[in-house]
Amino acid sequence: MAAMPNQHHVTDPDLSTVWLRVFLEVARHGSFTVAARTLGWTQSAVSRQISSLEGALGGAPLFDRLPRGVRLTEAGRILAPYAESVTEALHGAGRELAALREAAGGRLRFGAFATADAALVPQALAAFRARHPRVRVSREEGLTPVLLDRLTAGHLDLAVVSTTGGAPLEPYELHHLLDESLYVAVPADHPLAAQGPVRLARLADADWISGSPRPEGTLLDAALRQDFRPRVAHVVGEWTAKQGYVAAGLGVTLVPALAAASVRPDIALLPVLDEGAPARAVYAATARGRSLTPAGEAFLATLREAAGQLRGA
Amino acid sequence: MAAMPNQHHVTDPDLSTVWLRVFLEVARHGSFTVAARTLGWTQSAVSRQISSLEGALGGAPLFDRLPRGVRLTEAGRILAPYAESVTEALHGAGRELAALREAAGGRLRFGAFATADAALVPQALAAFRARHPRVRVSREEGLTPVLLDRLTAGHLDLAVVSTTGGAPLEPYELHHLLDESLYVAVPADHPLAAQGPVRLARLADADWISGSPRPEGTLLDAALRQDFRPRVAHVVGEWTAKQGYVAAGLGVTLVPALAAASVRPDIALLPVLDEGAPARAVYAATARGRSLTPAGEAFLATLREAAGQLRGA
DNA sequence: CCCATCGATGCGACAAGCGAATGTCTAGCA
DNA sequence: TGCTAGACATTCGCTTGTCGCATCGATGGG
Repeated sequence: MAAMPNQHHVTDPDLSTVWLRVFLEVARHGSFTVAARTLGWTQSAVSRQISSLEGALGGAPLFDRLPRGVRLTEAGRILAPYAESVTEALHGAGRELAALREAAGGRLRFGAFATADAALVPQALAAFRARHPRVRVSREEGLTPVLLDRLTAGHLDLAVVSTTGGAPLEPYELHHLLDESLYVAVPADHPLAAQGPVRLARLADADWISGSPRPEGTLLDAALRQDFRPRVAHVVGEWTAKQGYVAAGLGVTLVPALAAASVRPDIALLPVLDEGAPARAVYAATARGRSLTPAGEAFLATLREAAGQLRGA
Repeated sequence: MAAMPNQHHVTDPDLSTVWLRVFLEVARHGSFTVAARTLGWTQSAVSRQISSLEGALGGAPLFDRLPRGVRLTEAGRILAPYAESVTEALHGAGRELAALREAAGGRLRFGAFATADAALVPQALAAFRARHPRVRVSREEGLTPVLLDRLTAGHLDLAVVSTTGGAPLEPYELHHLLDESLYVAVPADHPLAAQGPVRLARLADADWISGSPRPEGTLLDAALRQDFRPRVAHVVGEWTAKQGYVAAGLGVTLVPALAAASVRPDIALLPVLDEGAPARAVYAATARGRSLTPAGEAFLATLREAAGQLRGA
């Protein structure tokens, strides 16, 4: 096989530092010529490489040139273990970076708002862990603005957020996951329970149960678009408690589609007919300008899949 | 001061691997521009250096480019500790090599024949340890041919040997230390004791005490050159025992100058008048072709000094 | 005593990588 | 809203490090 000329412009596949490889190869074989063959170089290149290394080290020879090959000097014997440990570290770095690249390592820190944790996130997370078991995942729960702050601060790689009102597009990259329709939760024996889909306006006079006394920025925001201001009869934050209030006939409440599956049987869910924009959109947000880890990319893809399945259902 | 153009041909003073320094400097300052200033480069060089490093690492960005500087990505955060440990190892190697170069470290393995240990070697060794306290010294005692074998095998860096007959010049480098004159040891009450220097021929009929039954290759070799074959009456190897035999009047023996100082008072030493070549020469031998460590060089110099002092005395 | 082997070196060529200048993008400000 | 400053990216020309090839000198073995 003819020697391939001038292939030294090929970038090192890993981090290797040329003289390290050369030095260790020569030390291993005790011969410039053999080392050159191993490296796919000529003997002269190895000779000069070692020579310049010795020069850079203050002129101390690393090898004794014997008539049959070479032999480590004391200086070379000192350098050798360091060279070994350096190559070991470099290979370690290479391995770890490769693992990161294939999302087979590293970490993923994400956050999600509460109702996303009802179905979307667990589903995506299960699939993700199955596919990338070696990624260390940490999860936070929080409200959209809190999560976005955490994202900006660099404490999160990705956040599953919802637009409740104006979308804060500014320093974030929003990846649309799904548009969420709303349900009205009423007691099973409520007059509307059997009627199917309803317009929100039909409930303008109902007692509402909400997480906040003011409808702005909550799901009830949708009511404002229907030109009525809902009367909040009870302020109840916790979802399970809310259901209790509804079941007891104390009022009605809005339920996002993501939480629809986890509703107790004595409550009826009526789809909301809303000719305007859908109640809210769910996005995966990432910090603009900050590169997403491969694990993050993979999780984002998994979120999209999960969202697609939920949309289909 | 005008920037000095194109000084990148200056060989690295230490082992640094360019991209390592650049990467760490950028990581430390969070800015290509500042890192460039620190390195004495231009910003473009840093940019390209990082870029090609990222390319070599599989295309994963190491930094996020923000409008105000840069920031480590996850990949960069993985690489950083490895880079630190690599530079640490390289600096460690540099330090240790520097120590070796200044004979402030490393090891020195030497051997010497027995009588050299009477004065020459201890004197040199004391001075050497005072000057180079951090060199680990190991010492062997043995006969010249044994020491030379150990030298060839690479178990010794240096051997203090004497020429008893033909000098085996072949694979050794011999550094002449001193020429040793001989003394005849006789009982203090011996007829010759008061006469001062004697010719060896005067003792042709004496009873000799020697370490070997045959004079060849021992100090008695000198007698052969005086054309008489000494009668070996007693074979005694140990030096103290030999003195006992002489003091008891059982015979006479030859004493090398190096051992002259450690003779018991009831024995008289008579300088040997020898018109031929001196009885034997003492050399420091090193393996030819094998480079001597700085510690070895220093010890060799110290041996020369000690030899000079002994010659003067 | 000649020859095989191994490292060192001169030569020509190629590209890696520098500096300098310029382009592009963003943030802050009036 | 347009302007300016700061920061990284890119292009161009040129120096220089380093390769392969060919050859030399030294050293042992047959």
